[in-house]
Amino acid sequence: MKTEKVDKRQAILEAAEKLFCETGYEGTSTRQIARESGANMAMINYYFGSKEGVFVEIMNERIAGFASQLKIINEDKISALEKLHKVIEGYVNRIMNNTAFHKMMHRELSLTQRPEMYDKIKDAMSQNMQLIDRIITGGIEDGSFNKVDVRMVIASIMGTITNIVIAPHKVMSCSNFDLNNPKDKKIIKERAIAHLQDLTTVYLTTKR
Amino acid sequence: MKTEKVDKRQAILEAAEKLFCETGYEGTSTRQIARESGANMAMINYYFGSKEGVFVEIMNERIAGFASQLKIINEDKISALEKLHKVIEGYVNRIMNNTAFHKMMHRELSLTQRPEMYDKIKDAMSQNMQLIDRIITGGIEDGSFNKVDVRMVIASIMGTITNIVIAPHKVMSCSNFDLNNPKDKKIIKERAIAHLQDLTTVYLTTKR
DNA sequence: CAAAATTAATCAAACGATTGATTAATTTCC
DNA sequence: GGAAATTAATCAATCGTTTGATTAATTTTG
Repeated sequence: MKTEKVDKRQAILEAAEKLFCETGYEGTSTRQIARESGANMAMINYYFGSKEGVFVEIMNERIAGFASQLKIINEDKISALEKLHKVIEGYVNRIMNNTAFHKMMHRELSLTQRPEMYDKIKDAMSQNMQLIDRIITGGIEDGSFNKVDVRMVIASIMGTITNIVIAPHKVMSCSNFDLNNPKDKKIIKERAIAHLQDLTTVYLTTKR
Repeated sequence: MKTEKVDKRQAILEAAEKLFCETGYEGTSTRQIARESGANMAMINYYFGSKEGVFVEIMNERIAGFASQLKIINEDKISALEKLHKVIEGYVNRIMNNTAFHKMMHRELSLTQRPEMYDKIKDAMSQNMQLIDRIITGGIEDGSFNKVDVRMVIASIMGTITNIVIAPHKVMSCSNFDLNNPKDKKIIKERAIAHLQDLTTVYLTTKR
């Protein structure tokens, strides 16, 4: 009895994240969230004040554990290329281990509602961008990288990952891959990391 | 009064596309569409049967003029690299001249509602992917391209463009760029084309 | 310790507002 | 005059939220 302690609050958050990801914020009703989580409808407002309160809670929670992780990498006494490869590996892993949130995040970025949430996501993303920017710019300054359009290279790195997560999986391969299948996800992750590391190595360090 | 002949049907389509882009399909009400287009609410159902009918009409209309354009390129008697560069130029131009639709399209791809629309978009996209796939594979087979992960290269090309369109513009540059400003859009377009052509050239043709 | 008081968690039911859709009447146009 | 276009009014359904009541757990008190 004491072991079977179900945290309704957490259940609501988990159900809501799943539903928001699948059918969008406006496309998800509070009744769906209640049904899916096994909680009463009133509990949503009891714990989070409103439907939007649930959404904000989810996003803040996720964003919090977003920018923190990669910071240390830039401190290491390793080459710019090795730093970049580490960042790519970390970035691919984190995003592909949280595909649902990442979809929500990008959908929110393409809307003009909830500007405060838009700004919050933008700020979180720009932290990651600045980290990559500093690494590449550093590499250019110490002569180990070619002179390139840094912001466009960043767009390629981030865009590649997002494309893999969002674009139709079936198109990704000849047969039917599925990002929800752990085995398939592992394969895609490794391919993505290998590709991006190879691409950046060739593009940034080839003498020409 | 009589000279002011406004096509209500077209007005509804245009207002709906703008609103769907800004606030999403579920986030847009038929009353908003009616108000914005200057038409009576009943006209939406009169012309399109339903709210979803408007959405389907918009998407079909746009998708129709999507895959048709690039086909001819592959026929040209030019090198694989030149073909690829032409495709990149055409692709960047078409997407960045229709950013609103492109946002809608990608948002729809990240949802699980309306599977028939999902499939339609997926099919349209996969046509473009197959075109690029054939060009790159052809280049590998005739020895002018390195052996690479073709699908990942395609993800990088398409992902880069999408990232530029959707990700926060302000982050794209030091100062405040705006894709709705024609002058800024032209600059970004040229930078994107130059970057992608340079990136693919180096990555695909550098001997190593 | 045990009775009383307080708090937190949960529920079914209902709220007013808004949704997409439809009706029936009217206007416009050829 | 009649078909097409347009309107205001209305529909049932669903939306997010609130309510008042109930249960279970905790704290206070004598």
